[in-house]
Amino acid sequence: MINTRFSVAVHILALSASVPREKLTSEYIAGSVNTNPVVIRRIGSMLKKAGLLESQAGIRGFALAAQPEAITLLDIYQAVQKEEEALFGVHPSPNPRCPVGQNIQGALDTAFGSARHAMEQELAGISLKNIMNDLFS
Amino acid sequence: MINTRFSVAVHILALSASVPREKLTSEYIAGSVNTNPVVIRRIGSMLKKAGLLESQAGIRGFALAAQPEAITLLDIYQAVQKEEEALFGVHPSPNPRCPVGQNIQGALDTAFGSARHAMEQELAGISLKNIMNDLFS
DNA sequence: CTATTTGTAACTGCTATTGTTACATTGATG
DNA sequence: CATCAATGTAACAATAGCAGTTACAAATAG
Repeated sequence: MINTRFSVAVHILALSASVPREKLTSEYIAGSVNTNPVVIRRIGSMLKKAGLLESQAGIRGFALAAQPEAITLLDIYQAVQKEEEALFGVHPSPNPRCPVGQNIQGALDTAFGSARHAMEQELAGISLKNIMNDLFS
Repeated sequence: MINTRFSVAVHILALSASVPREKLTSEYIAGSVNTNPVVIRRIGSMLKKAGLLESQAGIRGFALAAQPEAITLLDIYQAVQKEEEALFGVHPSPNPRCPVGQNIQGALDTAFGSARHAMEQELAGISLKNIMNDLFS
């Protein structure tokens, strides 16, 4: 299956935007997402590194680190994608002695890059606030 | 790793657009992609079902089933993606007794759907001919 | 000091993908 | 017709990534 970190990350932040910090333990969030609290802390840690979420060892609860209007789905997406995770994989080491094999990776990088860019621009146009409105309408 | 079928599929079609059918055996293509001939036949089979490639048991070689101008990256992408393969996974069975958990899947489906749509439109704007031009320039 | 919670490492089970072997089927060729 | 060379596909192994879990160190409130 495809990884669901992005989905869980949005869920965590949506909860953080609508539940007071004192209630927002990893266990509480896990109850809403329906997973294990460690999964929440793991993804919460990525969101924290990206500056989207606040939390501290020993202190109960998580809290948003920015206004919902200022957090885009692109921010969240980039926070939970590992460094070099491309949208599409490119097959490694094609034959350099074939004209196609020699140049295909560059051509694919260009094309796939523009596709990813289009997707990311769309994500950049949707804020956490938009998601909240969608949730409570 | 992420699946590289899309990448291999474009490679197969680019070769088919530039090499005469008699030379285009699965073994030859595999030599350019640098993989096993069965991998080529497997992906070739998907392209054939999508009406992009021609081949026949017993007859040597593969050939394009349409003009390079008429084949888009979206056509190729859809040919090698399995039915329900989403761009982003959505975590299953959130808690229906939580307002966020109850509605998050719908909100994510909407947002993720528009992101996928933007990406697909970009792919639809790139033809195999464009790729060929990029390869031989 | 104790209880609670976060942060993180380590391990398991599961699933998807790629590469591989094997073989039936098809069709061209002598 | 017999042979040979391909394609088409099933089946299996190795690998990798992800989700879930256990365990425990570190931090903080009370």
